[in-house]
Amino acid sequence: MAAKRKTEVDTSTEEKIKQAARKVFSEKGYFGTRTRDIADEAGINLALVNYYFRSKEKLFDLVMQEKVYKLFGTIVPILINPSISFDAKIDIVSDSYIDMLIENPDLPIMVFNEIKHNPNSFGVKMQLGPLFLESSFFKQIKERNSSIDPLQFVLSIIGMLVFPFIARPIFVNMGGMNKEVYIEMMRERKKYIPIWVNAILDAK
Amino acid sequence: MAAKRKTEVDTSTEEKIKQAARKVFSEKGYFGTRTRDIADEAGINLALVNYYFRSKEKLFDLVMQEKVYKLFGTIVPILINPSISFDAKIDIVSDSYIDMLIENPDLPIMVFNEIKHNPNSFGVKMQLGPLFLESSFFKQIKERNSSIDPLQFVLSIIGMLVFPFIARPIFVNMGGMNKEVYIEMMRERKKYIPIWVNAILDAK
DNA sequence: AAATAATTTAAACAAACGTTTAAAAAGGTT
DNA sequence: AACCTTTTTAAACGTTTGTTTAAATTATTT
Repeated sequence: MAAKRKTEVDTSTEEKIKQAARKVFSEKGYFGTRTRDIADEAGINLALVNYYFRSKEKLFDLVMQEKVYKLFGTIVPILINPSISFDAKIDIVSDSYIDMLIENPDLPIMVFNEIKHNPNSFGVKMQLGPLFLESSFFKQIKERNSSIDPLQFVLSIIGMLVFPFIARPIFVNMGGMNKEVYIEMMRERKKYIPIWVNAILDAK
Repeated sequence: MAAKRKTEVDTSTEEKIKQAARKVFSEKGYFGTRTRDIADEAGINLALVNYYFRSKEKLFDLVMQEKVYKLFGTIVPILINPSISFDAKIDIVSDSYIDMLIENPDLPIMVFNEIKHNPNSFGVKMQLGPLFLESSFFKQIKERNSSIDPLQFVLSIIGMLVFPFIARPIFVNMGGMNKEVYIEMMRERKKYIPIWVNAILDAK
């Protein structure tokens, strides 16, 4: 099969299935998704799912690996980079991470679900040690406030960033809040996070 | 041989099934749970699940209603109570909510999952409007800092409290952290939250 | 054009699923 | 005891599930 050019959209059957899988797995989870749902969403014959990806589980692992990378792979390299200042890290992460989550609101709940249910699966293989051990970010936190527990602090930053998207269904699905209103709220949030992070570090 | 127990534990079949359902649904979710899993966990015959609860879905709704009440019903009455001061609210919630979450670490991810997947189900019927509208808590936030958006602020508090339990599988299941170490970390966290909440409110 | 390979299709497969059945066992009442 | 109700059981029910099959179609190579 000849490779398509960059500018062209990949409309191959394989890609159609992958995109459908991304959507359906995100919405319904692994056990809530039927192979037939993916086939229908992709508009292709049922057998093609197994023809291209061998099994539902293999396809899920593939999608999950993408998702895990999206959730962690975008934030970890920034935080562990020693040549980026602490303040710059907070600014960059607040801005880009919230943007990414606005585009992928189902991402956190999907990934945390999978890690809980299947912590050693192929799709979840990712080394998070670098962030939580002797990383540059931890040192920078210590420099700013030596009395703080860096792990507690990191849990709070990530929580402030990610939790609103985990709680999103309470507002959007359950509470009837308009999606656009919620997105605007998340955009507003970008301004608050750096201020609050600094307030926490200067506390006590 | 048959010595009477001090505490009257309900060992009825109905209660055994309910307890098994609480455990298995929490661990595997609705679609990941088979009726046979619940029967095995309860140590009873498969047909008894339907005999006592009519259907898997009815049993799930029952369990979910308990869970939703546990997650929201313990925190909302405190926050909307006008006769409790702001500082006292933060102290009470930090302490009791983290204690409750230590006992029920799977609770948040289970409830958010269900609300996302089935926002209008019977088990999820709970009015959260009182908290987010004209509640005493919102007024108290405004009194402390008139320039802050109360909803953004509440999202941060709840996020700081709840998110560590949503991310728990990353540390405990995936990262290999000892459960007791994690619990101790959450106990430590009780001290941080009120300090950080006040720091956020005094910021800028 | 003929031959070969890759893709797509409709149909079927065995296993697993939630649920039901009908009979047996246990408990209670008279 | 006999009778009736409640609980428990093993087995089976009809669907749905992920997956496979074998033939049909399309694409590529010779």
